[in-house]
Amino acid sequence: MAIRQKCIEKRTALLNATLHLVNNNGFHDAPMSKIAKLAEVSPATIYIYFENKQDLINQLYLEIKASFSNDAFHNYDDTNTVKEGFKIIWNNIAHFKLNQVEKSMFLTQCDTTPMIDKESREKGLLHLQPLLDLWERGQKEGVIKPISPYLLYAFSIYPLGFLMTMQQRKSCEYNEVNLVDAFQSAWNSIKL
Amino acid sequence: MAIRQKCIEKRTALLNATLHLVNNNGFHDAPMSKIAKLAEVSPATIYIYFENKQDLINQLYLEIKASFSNDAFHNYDDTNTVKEGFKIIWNNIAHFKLNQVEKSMFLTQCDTTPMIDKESREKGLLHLQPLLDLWERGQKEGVIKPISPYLLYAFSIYPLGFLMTMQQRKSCEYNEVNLVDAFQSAWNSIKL
Amino acid sequence: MAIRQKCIEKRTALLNATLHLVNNNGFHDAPMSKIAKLAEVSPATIYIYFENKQDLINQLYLEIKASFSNDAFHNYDDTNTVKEGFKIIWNNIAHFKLNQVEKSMFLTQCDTTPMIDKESREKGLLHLQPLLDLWERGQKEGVIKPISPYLLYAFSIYPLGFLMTMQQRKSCEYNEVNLVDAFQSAWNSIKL
Amino acid sequence: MAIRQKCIEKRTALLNATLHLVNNNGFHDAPMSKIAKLAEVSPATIYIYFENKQDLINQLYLEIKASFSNDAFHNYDDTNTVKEGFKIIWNNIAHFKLNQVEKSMFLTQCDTTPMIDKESREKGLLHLQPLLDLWERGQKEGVIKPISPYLLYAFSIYPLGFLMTMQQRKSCEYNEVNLVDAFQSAWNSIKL
DNA sequence: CATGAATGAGCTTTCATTCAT
DNA sequence: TATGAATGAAAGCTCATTCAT
Repeated sequence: MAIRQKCIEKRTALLNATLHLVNNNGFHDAPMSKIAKLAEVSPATIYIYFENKQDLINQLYLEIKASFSNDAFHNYDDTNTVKEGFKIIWNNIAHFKLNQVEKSMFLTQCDTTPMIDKESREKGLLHLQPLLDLWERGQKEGVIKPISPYLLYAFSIYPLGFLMTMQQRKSCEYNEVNLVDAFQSAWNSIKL
Repeated sequence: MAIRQKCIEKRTALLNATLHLVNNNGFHDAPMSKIAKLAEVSPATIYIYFENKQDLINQLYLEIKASFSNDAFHNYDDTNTVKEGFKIIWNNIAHFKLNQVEKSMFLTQCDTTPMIDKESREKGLLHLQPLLDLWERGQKEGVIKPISPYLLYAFSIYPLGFLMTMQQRKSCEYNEVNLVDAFQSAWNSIKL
Repeated sequence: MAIRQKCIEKRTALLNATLHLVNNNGFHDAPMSKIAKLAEVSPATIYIYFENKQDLINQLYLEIKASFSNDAFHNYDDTNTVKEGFKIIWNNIAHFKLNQVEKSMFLTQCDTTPMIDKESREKGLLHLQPLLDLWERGQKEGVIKPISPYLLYAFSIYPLGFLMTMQQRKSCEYNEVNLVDAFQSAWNSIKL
Repeated sequence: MAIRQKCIEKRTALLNATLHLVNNNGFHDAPMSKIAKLAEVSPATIYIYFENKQDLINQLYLEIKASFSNDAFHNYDDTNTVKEGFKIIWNNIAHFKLNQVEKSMFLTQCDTTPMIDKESREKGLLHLQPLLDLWERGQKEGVIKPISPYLLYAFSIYPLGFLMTMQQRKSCEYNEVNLVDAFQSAWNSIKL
């Protein structure tokens, strides 16, 4: 039991180390040796928990994606009105990006580089289903524009990634006040 | 002056090869040897035109950024109304992303990974000034929301990057019809 | 602690290989690949034992310098007369140069090229202290000329390097008989 | 005539550049490109004047060796007594090392590294013949010790190289006063 | 399970030399 | 003669991965 525990801790340390290095140095400067050093294990140990580097990255991606959707749909159920439901989800996502910067940065990087293989990316997509369902309901109710969910996502959710990046680069502060404005923009871009 | 001249075609071939490889394989799998092979020159030749790999990437970034802003402000001048002016710029950017997919993908990747050094990134930022000026005018005229230009950018321009990525992955078609819807969303998110 | 230990034999093999190659080909034609091959290890293995090529050369230099001074002051203590003490040291050095040709050649090369960085060279200098002390005593006793130790060294010790080089090039034989003559010359050049 | 002149100047510039770089960086860090740059010619031009790098080094060695012996036997003829003759030659050599530091350093480096090929080295040796003749006369006259000329050279001439090196490294000053002491040591080591 | 040592393949970059003018 | 461009080969070094314990 204590042993099992220890194992999980090492795996977690490795995932955290990878997250940190990929975020700060980029995927091209996050070698296994540095990951091992940061996680305080031997390079060989990595291969006990992960098949190879690609597998390590993939697993990290999926775990973070899961953590993301777990937060995104917190306190949400489909008994709310569409707008209320959207506001809950949107705020959850915004706070995820605000508070879990490292995870968010990693996801943003994953969304735009060929470092994640197709299979993992497709698994990752499934996590958003409840939001897609909400939008579909909204369209039936005549509250949400009758346009592709890709467009809805692009204009209401995707912008949060930009705000997080800017905040990270100290270009822009991204606080509760801004969030109210931001939500207005998001909602205006998708509401009928 | 009967000397074989450093020919610009080789430089261009190298930049194109780099663009292609970084887009398809990622920065971490675009070695100088492959770049040279694709450009049909010797690896050593790269170092006649570029100081090192980072310099090659930086120069590529700056050239593409310049090409982007050249397109973005085509046919634009500040005699239009704010909405008309914005529409021109927005459409220019949208078509750039539609027609110059490789360049767009590269820029998107650059915006979210630590591939580009800070200095080059800051040079790249200057290109958007006319759009910022337009927004400022719009705010004075009471046409544009009085919020940070980062928010305006995030909700009206940045989403185009997502649409381009999705199209690239064959997930979503992104044609003239969609563009009309997209512009509506963009404008709704920033107009007062 | 059931770990394959970094074995000192590999380090030694690498130092020996370097010594041999630098002596025979010069520093400029002793690439890491050849060193690795001669030591029968992979090129990458070198970097487990040494930080880089300069470090390898520096460490080799310091080890040989230590071995030199270990021999130089063998059987010597300061209870002898100055002349006897000098004779012991001189003979030790002469025999080191006679019997440890590879080490001697390397040191000679190091003394006249910018292969070794300043720091290591300064560390190397400390090894001669007992000889300098002996000369100082000799000067107080009126046995040794009251001139700079650099001059004393130049005329009594440094010539042995030339004899070793000549012998190495088969130009001159350098045997016990010659050594008696050589010592006479050395002593005559520094005695009062 | 003017053209011929220009040619010789370029050749000289190349030899000087090589001399300077080999002295300061060592043979291993004196690439053709740097030599060309320092001499203010194109790398390709080097190959008009020299067959290849080895030939460049060899020719430099032989020219410096010639310049050395030209100085060494200045004002010397065999009508002097042996001691007077030796003093003239010794002082000439000492002043060469004092005043022509770059040339001296280069020769010292050549004497101890395998950068000069055997053939050139043997050509270089011939230059000392008059000194060897003088010593032979001195031995017949019973003024010089009846020992190998290698020993005579090692103890009377070779030490000057050490003094030059030390002065170069700012460890020791090597002026006219020291030279008188030095000559005493040199003469004591070879006189009968 | 866990390790530090070890490695072949491959990286970025430099080199001596040749080419084309 | 003189050149800057061009290059294949090789340099020093790092990497993801495996070995031996």
